[in-house]
Parts: sequence; structure tokens; C-alpha cells
Amino acid sequence: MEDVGEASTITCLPPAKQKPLRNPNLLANQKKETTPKKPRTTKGRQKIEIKEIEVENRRQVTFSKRRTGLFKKAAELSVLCGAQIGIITFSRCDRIYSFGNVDTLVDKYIRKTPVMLRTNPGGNVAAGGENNDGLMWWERAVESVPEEDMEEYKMALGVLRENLLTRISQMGNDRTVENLPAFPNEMAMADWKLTNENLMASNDRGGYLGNDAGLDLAVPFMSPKPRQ
Amino acid sequence: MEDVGEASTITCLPPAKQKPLRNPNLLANQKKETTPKKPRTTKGRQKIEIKEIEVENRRQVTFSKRRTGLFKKAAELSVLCGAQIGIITFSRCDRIYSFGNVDTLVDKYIRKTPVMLRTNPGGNVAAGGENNDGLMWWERAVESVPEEDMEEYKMALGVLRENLLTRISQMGNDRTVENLPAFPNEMAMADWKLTNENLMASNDRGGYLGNDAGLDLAVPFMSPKPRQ
DNA sequence: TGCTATTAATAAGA
DNA sequence: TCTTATTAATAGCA
Repeated sequence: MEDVGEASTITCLPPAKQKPLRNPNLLANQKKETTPKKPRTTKGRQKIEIKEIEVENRRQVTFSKRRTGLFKKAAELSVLCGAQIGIITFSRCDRIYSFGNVDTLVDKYIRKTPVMLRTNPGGNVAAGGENNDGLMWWERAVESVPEEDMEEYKMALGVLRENLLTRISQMGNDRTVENLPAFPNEMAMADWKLTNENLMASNDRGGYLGNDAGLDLAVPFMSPKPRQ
Repeated sequence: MEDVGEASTITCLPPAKQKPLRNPNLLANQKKETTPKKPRTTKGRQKIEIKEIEVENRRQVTFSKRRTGLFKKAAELSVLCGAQIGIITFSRCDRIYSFGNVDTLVDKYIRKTPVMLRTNPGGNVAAGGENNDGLMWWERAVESVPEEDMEEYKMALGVLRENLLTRISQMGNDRTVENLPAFPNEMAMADWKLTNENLMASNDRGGYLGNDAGLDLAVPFMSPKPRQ
């Protein structure tokens, strides 16, 4: 049940197709004594520089491969360490590929990320006393930050501000329903299946079950209109 | 400028310390003819099973290492393929480690994820005609789904439903401000710095610049109260 | 943490 | 896609 014999790359894909394994005669004679024809089948993996891949086709192949690898790593990390992981990926043309129960995690993330919406200094923002001198906590805090920490602190405030903006945009003018590009029936299915093909996910606390057990799928949606 | 000589593992960390490279005499004599003392320095990498690591210490080390690896992969993918990637990670004790401009991506994700809030069949949900027979698109769609695709379709609908719930909970009773554990000044800083230590991220469209250029930081926040 | 011996991921090619 | 030849990640130690 566990003995997978040879290479046990953790199979994440549903076993729709059994791997044919074209030429199983490679391990037989490893010595290249005869070697009638083996003009170096491939160059093997090459070292690449981490910069944007110019050739579109190659870039897409790499995107697919590495995305798969990334999701697999995430699944392993999730299982090994009991962590919850969510990944959101937008391709160049704004296709969404996600891993994990992103929505749940996003919700959790938003709730835990400290964003204060009140700006009136008299507001009661839970336990942390904030109004003693007319300054909000983030205004007061900056006075007590050591000089060498200012860079970090500024960055933290920047993040806070961004959270705030995001939050406001989520709460306020909620035109999402109007803005959404329709999502018609058949196309939705087609897109979903298309997107789903390249997914191997399964996550969010114990979804990744090694070899053959039931795998949940990640959230697989694609923007119906790829940015024109 | 590009010639890094030996092992050029893409350095993601700021070059605070130069790698000392303890014993550079390994390549000199590869043959173990003399081998005065080499009682197996390490066992090397072992193959492990993908299941929750029991030993807490080991689990934490693995979490740290693999999280680093995951973020590095994400950064590389982002640069190589011009993709936007955001990762949210909750550790066992609900510490947040994130990568990329999560907030921006979350916002984008929420806007693009097809969640329909209207339930009245006469509603105008953009171009995709939905009301011809009194059924909403997702109700009608199911009629045209081939039987062998039903499993996938049901999963898709489940995801949709979850999106809907998340969305509603975000829009509706927004008690987040009340619920948030205060986020007091000094603790915020301390936590931020603590969390930030383990981060190597940098992403969101060109943040990852190979070796030594300026790295943006990921969104680094930690839940002030680790779940008690 | 840093160091290796290994395993795992993947760039090219077919 | 599938198959290698290589590079990259990392498990176990110190």
C-alpha cells in the first residue's frame, strides 16, 4: 500500500493516466560500453539566470513547470509542518492560479493584519491605550523608535497604509458585481477545467495525502477576459 | 560581474555576511585514498516521507528552511515569468509569514473571483445572459455538464460558495476593528522585527534582482497573540 | 546557523 | 508531453 517500488515522486495528480514509462530498459545496462547511438539525448538541466524569459513559449513552459513545483513544495510544507498555506498567482495575462483555501486564508489574514480604521483619537481600539496625548498609537510610536530601526519602521507603516487602503476599497465602493466580466456558463466550465489541468494542489491542513488518497482541489479560477 | 566562480546559489539574503566557506580543500583530492579522518561528516540528505513531523524542534527547523525555499522559488518564478505571486502562510501557532504584496493581490483576487451576490433571477449580471428560464447561470449550467465532469463541477460550485461566504463575511458584520488584538506600539515593532528576521522575500513584479540589488520586503506581520 | 551527501526539481531536446 | 543530464534544495549533523 505504501510500497511504490521505484521512484516514488509524490504523485499529486489524479491518476487519470497511468504513466506509460516509455523505455524501461534504461536501468538494465548502465555501462555505455556498447552505446551504439547515444549522441547525448539532451543537454540536461542548464543553469539559468534569474531574469525575465524573453521567448514567450519558453516562458510559458517554465511558468507551468515551476508553478507546479511551487505548489508541490507548498503542499509538502503544509503537511510536514502542519501549516496553512495559500498562494495566489497572476500570470502575465492576469490568469489566476491559486493554491490552498485561499479565501479562508485571506479572510484570516485580513482579520489578523492590524488595520485600524478609526481615525478619531478618542476611539476605543481595544486594549492598547492610544489616546493620552491626542496622538494615535502609530503616531506616538514613531517617537520611541530607535534611529537605526527607522527604515524598518517606515516600511511597516507603509504596509499598514496599504492594508488600510485595501481594506477600504473592499468595504467601500463595492462595484465588483458590476465589474466582473460576466463569467458565463460554458466558458466558466471550460476555463475551470483548463485551469484545473495544470493544478496539482491540495492543501489547507492535511489535504496532501502522499500518494493516492483523496485530494481536494485548490481554488481554480481564471479571469474570463485575459486583459485583452 | 556575472562570474561568481563556484557555487552560485542565488543569494537572496542581503550580503550581510560573506560566506566563509570553511574548508576549501575538498575539491583538491577527491579520491578517498588517504582519507585520514572522514567518519562520515554527515549522512547527507535523506529521503523523507511527506507526513507531519512529530518532533517539534525538527518540525520548526524544517518549516523555516522550506518556507525560505518556497519563497525563493516564488521570487524566481515571479521574475522569470513576469507573474505576480502572493503567499500567505500560517504556522501551527498562527504566525503569519507572507510573501509578495499580498494585500494588492488579495484585492485583485477578490475582484476577479467570480462571486455573484445577487440572487434575484432578474438581476443583470453583465453580459452573460442568465435569466431565460428563471434559473441563475450556475443553476442552469449544471444541466449541461457531462456526467463525467460532475465531480469537478461540484467542486467548482463548492469553491464558489466558499467565495461567497467569505465575501459576505467581509462585507457584512465587520467587527474586525473590535476583534483585533490591539496591536500596541512596542510589541508591534518587536513582533515585526522578529517575524521579519525569517523572511527573505521580495516579489511582486521585479522585486527579486538576483544577487545584491535592493530588495523590497514582504508583508511581515505576526499575530500578537499566538492563539494561546 | 553552516556544511555535505543526497534527493528533488527542472532546462533542453525529442 | 516524456526523458535525461544537470543544477538546486535540503535532511541530518556539528
